[in-house]
Amino acid sequence: MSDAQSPKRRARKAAEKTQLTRDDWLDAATGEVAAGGFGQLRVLTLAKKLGVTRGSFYWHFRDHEDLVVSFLDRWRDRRLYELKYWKPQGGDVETELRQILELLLTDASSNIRRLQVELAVRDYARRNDYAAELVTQVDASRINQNCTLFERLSSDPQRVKDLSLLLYVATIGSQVVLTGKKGDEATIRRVED
Amino acid sequence: MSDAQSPKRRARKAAEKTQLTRDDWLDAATGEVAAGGFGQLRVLTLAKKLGVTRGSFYWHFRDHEDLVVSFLDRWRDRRLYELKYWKPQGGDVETELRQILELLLTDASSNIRRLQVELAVRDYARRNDYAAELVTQVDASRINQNCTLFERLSSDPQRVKDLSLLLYVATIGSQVVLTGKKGDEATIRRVED
DNA sequence: AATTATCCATACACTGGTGTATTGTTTGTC
DNA sequence: GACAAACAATACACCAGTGTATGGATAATT
Repeated sequence: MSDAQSPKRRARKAAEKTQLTRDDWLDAATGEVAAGGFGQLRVLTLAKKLGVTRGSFYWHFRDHEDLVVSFLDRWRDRRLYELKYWKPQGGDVETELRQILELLLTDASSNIRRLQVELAVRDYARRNDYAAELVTQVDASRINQNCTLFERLSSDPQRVKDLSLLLYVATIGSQVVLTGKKGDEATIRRVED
Repeated sequence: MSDAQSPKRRARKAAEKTQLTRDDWLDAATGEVAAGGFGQLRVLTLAKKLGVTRGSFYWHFRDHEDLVVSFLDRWRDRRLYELKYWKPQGGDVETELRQILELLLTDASSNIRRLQVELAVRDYARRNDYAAELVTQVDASRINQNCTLFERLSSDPQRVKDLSLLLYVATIGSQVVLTGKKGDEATIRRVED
């Protein structure tokens, strides 16, 4: 067109892999969803974050919805996988109970992101049927997991169901209430004694 | 301008009050927030719902943010008021405990809206400092309320704090997990026995 | 080294939403 | 019933965001 030289690729941060993959975009999306929820998930923002333009995005994804669905699918898969993974944890009941709390409630900064995403997915599920479906799957799996645990503490089947649900509900609630506030998680743990 | 007759006011549904107030707009906003969260709160949508154009909106509100802030303020005021209101409920501890659960957890269709709004506010608080501030206030008041209750059951101050927080966290969690699903609330109530 | 497939940039059209200015229509009040 | 204040309609500019078409650059394959 004009006499301009082509400075392509100059925007990409040096020493980065020069090709992006679908998963890279999903990883970037994780940050946005954690921070602002699905309503704030913008293609342009992701592109800027990755140092490319939207041209790349529409190569890897059909459209915006494709991104969201892929994100949700990956979320579901990972949540179900991490459940199966340490299922046969052959310790005593108490330590295992503690581990359940650790997984979803640890205040490690590596997990705060996970909590934020989980809340965002749950919130999105209130107005998106597909997300709601996946959340239901994950909830059911986790509660069921809790059941197999409490069965070793009580023989009353109804009581097992109740305790499982209560534990789960308290866990989620603590995520909602305490997310971002330091120094309160210990309180929750003590209650379980 | 032209020879057109002026069919003004024709859009307003018949037999409605002909003048709108600020609170009318906030009431309409409640529906939107409950359904789609603050991210879906559109001025045009509210106007259509109220049978007017946006010209009315910008009379009652400075801008979109004004609407949001007013909404949040009203929410906080009402939540704090309803706490003060039935504070000196002079029954025994058990029935009072039950009433706490009723207030936040009843599945009456009149309250489902309230739950949805509460979740929307909490979600919005994750990315809006002002909303976060109000949520913190409401949380503190409610937990404090729980404390004055459990003080009649236990004398260990730490145990009182723990139980209060656990109850609150379980209440919020059940809202998140069970909102929209019928027939599970009874399960929660039974656990409290 | 030439070709193909993969990946990204650029430029454009299009939509949905906010905000503003101006005019028109009620309602209250004297 | 006139006049002012409160309320609403209309039309406009404007911006952010999506999606599409097309061409340019890089990597893989032969």
